[in-house]
Amino acid sequence: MELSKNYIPGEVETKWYKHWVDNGYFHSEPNEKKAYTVVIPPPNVTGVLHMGHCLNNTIQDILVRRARMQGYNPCWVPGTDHASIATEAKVVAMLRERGITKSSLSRDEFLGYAWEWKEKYGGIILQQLRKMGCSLDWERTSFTMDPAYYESVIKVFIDLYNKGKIYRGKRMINWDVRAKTALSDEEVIHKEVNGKIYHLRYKLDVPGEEYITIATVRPETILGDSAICVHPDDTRYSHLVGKFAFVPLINRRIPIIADDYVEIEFGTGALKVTPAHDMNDFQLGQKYNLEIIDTMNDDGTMSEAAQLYIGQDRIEVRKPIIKDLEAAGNLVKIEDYVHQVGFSERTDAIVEPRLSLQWWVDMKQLAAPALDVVMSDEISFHPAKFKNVYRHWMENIKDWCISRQLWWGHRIPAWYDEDGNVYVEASIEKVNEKYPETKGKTLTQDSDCLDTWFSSWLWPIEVFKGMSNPGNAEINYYYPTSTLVTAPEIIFFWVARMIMAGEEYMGKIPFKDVYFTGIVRDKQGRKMSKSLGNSPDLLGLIDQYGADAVRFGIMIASPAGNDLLFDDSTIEQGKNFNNKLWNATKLLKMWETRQNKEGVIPQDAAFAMDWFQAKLSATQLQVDEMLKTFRLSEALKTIYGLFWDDYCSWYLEWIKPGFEQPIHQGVYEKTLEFYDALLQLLHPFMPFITEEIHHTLKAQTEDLCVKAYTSPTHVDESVLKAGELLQNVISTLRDARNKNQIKPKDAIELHIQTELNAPYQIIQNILTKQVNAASVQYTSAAIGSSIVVALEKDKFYIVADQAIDTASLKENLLKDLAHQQGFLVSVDKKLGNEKFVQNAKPEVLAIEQKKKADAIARIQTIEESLAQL
RNA sequence: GGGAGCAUAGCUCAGUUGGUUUAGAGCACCUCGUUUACACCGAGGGGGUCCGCGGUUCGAACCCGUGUGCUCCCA
Repeated sequence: MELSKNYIPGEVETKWYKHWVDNGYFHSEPNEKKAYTVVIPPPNVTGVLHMGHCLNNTIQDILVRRARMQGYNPCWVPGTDHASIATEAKVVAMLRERGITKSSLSRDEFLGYAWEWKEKYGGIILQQLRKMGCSLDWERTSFTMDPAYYESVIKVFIDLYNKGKIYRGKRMINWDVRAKTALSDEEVIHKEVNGKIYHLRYKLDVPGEEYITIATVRPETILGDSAICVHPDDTRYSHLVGKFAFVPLINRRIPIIADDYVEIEFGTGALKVTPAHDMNDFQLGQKYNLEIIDTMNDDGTMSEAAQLYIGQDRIEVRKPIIKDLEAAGNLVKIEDYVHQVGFSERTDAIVEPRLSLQWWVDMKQLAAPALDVVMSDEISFHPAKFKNVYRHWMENIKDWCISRQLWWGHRIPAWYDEDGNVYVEASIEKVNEKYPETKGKTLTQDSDCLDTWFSSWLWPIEVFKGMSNPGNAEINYYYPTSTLVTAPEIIFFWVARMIMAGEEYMGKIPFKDVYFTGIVRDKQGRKMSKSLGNSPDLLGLIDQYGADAVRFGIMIASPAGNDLLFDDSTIEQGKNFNNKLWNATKLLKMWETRQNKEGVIPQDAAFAMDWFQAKLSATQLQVDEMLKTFRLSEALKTIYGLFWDDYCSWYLEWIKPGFEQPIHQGVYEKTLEFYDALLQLLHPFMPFITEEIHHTLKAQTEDLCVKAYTSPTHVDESVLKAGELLQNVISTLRDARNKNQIKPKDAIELHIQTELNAPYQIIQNILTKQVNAASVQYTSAAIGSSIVVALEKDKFYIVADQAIDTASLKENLLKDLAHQQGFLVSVDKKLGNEKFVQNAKPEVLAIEQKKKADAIARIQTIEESLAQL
């Protein structure tokens, strides 16, 4: 069979993915083997694959595929998250396009549309993961609103409520005016914004005094002011404390109070207090029993209570109110001011602090055990620096607002009677059963849904039905899971809470290792985002370069724990690597029909084989160590180098038969074996091409995907050393050939002057071939009219037809000499230092002495060579 | 404002308890080369005040202090 000139990934990838799935390689059932469990961070059901997913899932696939080849029973569970806000927003947008408003629909009608949308468009991302080669167990695909999952979430709510860990309370919350729902603190993104600070003067109700001036960035909130606050030590204002001022435009009389919360230096030192619209002002309001005047509707427009601008958006009111304040003589000045503003993670609306009755989880009790397991390394974070971040958050944890004013999600199982009493149970029947006094009363269910993360925190448990069917065979076998791979952005949203749920409901950690990926950025270091339009089209890249090349590109650029600056060029490199692999395959296929079964393996080939075996084994051990410590990028680089440099550039050239010459069968077979071992190492990173080549090299009984790793043999250090010497001599001589412009085709005569011939004799045949020597001889004296180069203590004389460029030879030797002399000086300085000789460890001293001796010998060699010129 | 982290070649990064030949890799760059696996290639090469300053030490890219610049998290 003729192999194509270059590797073409498209069909190959489709073919093998289907083959793997058809053979059930990705499906797991509990068995006698050790489990290796990974649960996917469930992407939003609305999601489409982006670079972050690509990185994240490639890493998971590498770990899972490796575990499979190591003989574990790996189980990688796919699924999606219902993503309440994001999905509800999409459904609302879809309805709007059809001319339907959400408010015109009943809850059930709306949910009907939402489910319809989910079935039709949801989970595209799972199809896209197949294109990437992810070895997910598709039979286990889960969704956070599957019936059993839904019940489990409700069960957990009721349980925590009964334990007193969930309560209902009126507090300041973050309000998303676009989605019209509460948000948790974690869902608010703080961004720096260029704004203005307005100095406004309030008329005083004090004889003889005219005004007090305050500074604010939010002039539209003055309509809700209920006090002015100054610092008790601020002498500018101390005489005003206890007096009153009038809110501009509406002339409400408000008290002037003193509290050390106010910073004297900031602004004018006088602060307007608006308890309904600022977290800190709310605290002050509580402390001094101030009136709470909510001047905003749930959609962010001004309410009746504001008296003015009713129905207009609070941000848009800023312009007219400043105009009116100016006209009324209250505006003193406007300055530029940079400050932090909170935005909704989901809708990007400016978040408003708002007093509201919501459901909360008491986090203090849940946090304690979850902090311990991370600090004690029962759960290991990679990189470990995230332990600090985690601890800081857990030690300063606040209660979790879990109610959302949405319909898409798990509906809060709380029922209210006409008197406002609350009953928490799964259904109206259960309420009646448990609280007989409610029979016959009208009960209304809470209309709110739970925060999405209130279901995601059960993910590692409920994908194995550990909540809905506790103690079943699967949860016992697969839980705790092995490694969680996720973005550091959701360490609090998700990772911390899964640990809490694991401790609370399983009494066990949910996973042993957490690998935090970097954030994917563009070439300029900017985060990938829709608005910047800097996210590459992933599926387009896969079509263009193949999934293997994309996986290679993203992994090679992705050091553990660091952000990844994405650039097409690494994918290009991945494509080139594919071709290199492919061309090596073509070379071996050419040899297949030229095997010689007679005689013994030639000595030089035997050396090359021993050398590569040692190199391979050493690298296998290295890669193993790297993967154990999650240094995936380094492991890939190591494998890349082993294949490209050691196998292709050195080994294959060393065993390559001469023009139209046969290759010994033993050498050929060993060479295939080596290649297959390389493919195994590479398979977790680049699954498709490795499987394809595995089958192209020869007829196989087993697929690479499920083939057990070959173990490394004993590493023969002396063979490695001999190989290194060979490489150094070849490079040195090639360099000399290059610099003296000896054409590759022109053969040279090589004379070696060395104390010990033996090491050269082992490698002589290969050396002859690699530097195109007509002959290799050993000499104890200088060879006249030759090019001389030095390597360590040995000298090499090259006799060629070429005229010798003495000047450049001399220049090179002098350069080398200067370097060696400089080196000798530094070593001498050390050895001449009495304190060094006294304090240094004996082995360090010995090394320095050897360095010195070697340097002297090298200098002598170079000087002799110079003298001979 | 509080906390965490980073700064090594043009770029992206290694550099393990301070001593392993006066710092390594990949990519990019330069020179040479189309010899039947591969120009998506081969051979070779150049390139660094290890952010600045101070300290500890016989010895510092590595430890300590300090300054500068950048990133992230929290308020």
